Amino acid sequence: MAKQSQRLSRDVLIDCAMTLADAEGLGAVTIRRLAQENGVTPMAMYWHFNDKEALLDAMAAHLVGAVKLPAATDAPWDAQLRDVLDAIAVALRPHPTVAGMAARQVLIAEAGLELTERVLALLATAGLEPRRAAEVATFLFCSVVALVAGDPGQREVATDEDRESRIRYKTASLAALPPARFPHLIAAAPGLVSCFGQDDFFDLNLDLLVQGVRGIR
Amino acid sequence: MAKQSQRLSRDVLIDCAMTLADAEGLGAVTIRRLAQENGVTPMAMYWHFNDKEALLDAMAAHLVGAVKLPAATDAPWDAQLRDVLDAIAVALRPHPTVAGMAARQVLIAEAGLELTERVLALLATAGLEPRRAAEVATFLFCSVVALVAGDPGQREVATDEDRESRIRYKTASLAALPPARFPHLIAAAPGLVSCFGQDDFFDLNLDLLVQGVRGIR
DNA sequence: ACCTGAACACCGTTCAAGT
DNA sequence: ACCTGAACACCGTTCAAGT
Repeated sequence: MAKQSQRLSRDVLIDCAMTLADAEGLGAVTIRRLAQENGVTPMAMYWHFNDKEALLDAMAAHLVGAVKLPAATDAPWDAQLRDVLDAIAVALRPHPTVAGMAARQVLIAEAGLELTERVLALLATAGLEPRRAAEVATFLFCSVVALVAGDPGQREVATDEDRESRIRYKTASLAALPPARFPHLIAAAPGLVSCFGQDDFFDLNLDLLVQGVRGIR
Repeated sequence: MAKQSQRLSRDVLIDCAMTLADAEGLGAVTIRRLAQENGVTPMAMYWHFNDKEALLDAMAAHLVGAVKLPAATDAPWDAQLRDVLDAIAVALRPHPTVAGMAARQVLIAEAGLELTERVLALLATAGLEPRRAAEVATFLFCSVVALVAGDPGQREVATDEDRESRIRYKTASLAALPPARFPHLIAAAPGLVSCFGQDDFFDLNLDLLVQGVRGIR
């Protein structure tokens, strides 16, 4: 009775594409590869998506939809804003290679609209007028995306050993810089090279963003 | 006498690639297209760049090198940090489609190392220990990049008329949302849709970042 | 040192056609 | 409604070769 007959569906394909992106990077997400992964002709994809851009948009919308917006409370605006930003980061972090495309769906996907409305409401409570709230809300979302997707070493997915050896190499080459010219850089080298993906990196910088909003009121 | 004989050089090619990216987007930057633009065979590019990744890295490094780091003064750390962030934004803004790749060269290009050293020194003055300074410096750079490159509508380069009509369309579709559910979003619609590229958008959010650093000390 | 020519394995996409 | 087959214009890249 159920329409189980069709072997493919948009959702299955999006899931498959996400898995592909997580495992081999966004470059592996290809019309032809996605078709092959599902035992079907490349042209079959064009029934489910208008073109490749539509596929990528669907992936981004899926990610925006994964944000579990916390219920509104009577806590102070800054605590609530912090929780919302955290919820965004939590949703994006499992798919860092896809996260970079999330911004283009935040004003399109239903979940993105709700999220934006919520942030704007909190910013209004904080005392920002609509125009400034709009600019700040836009930037906050882009910043959280940058926090998750910004890892330059994340663009090529690699094994843990590969990543560790690259981190060691990069730390060493920074440590080898002339100490007279780059004292702070040398002292900070481990943090600069390995901060991405760490919990405290997210915590610290999400705090920074919320404190920043406090500061510009 | 001078080695003017060679028709091509790395720098000429990088400049050409930047122009191409500005005019037609990063998707137009292609080994084959770049060769054609210079009246030469695609394979000639492989003399000047190991592969396409090396070309893109060179473009990113060029952008990082374009940052005019302001001279250190005895002004308070937050004023100086603000000036440094501003200098980064000023350098990146003319090439928004390329800006997204800048982060991967900031710890590699010479100019990026100087820039990072400077920011770390200011953060140390602000009272952050090296580890936290490293995490904040990394995030600050990624955030400024996001501020410049984050425009979702910038990915396809278009004429001004195209951009304006798309902004009108997007504003209208946001304004048509149910007012009961999205009151703040509707009030903020113009700002949400058209804030990218505006001077006050940069000013406000660079302030936010500096204030954020103040807040987490 | 700097560039070419031919070839290969990949892309996205269109169009007509099948069931 | 959902998928196939053949074809087209594009990619990045290698390898041997030219000057």
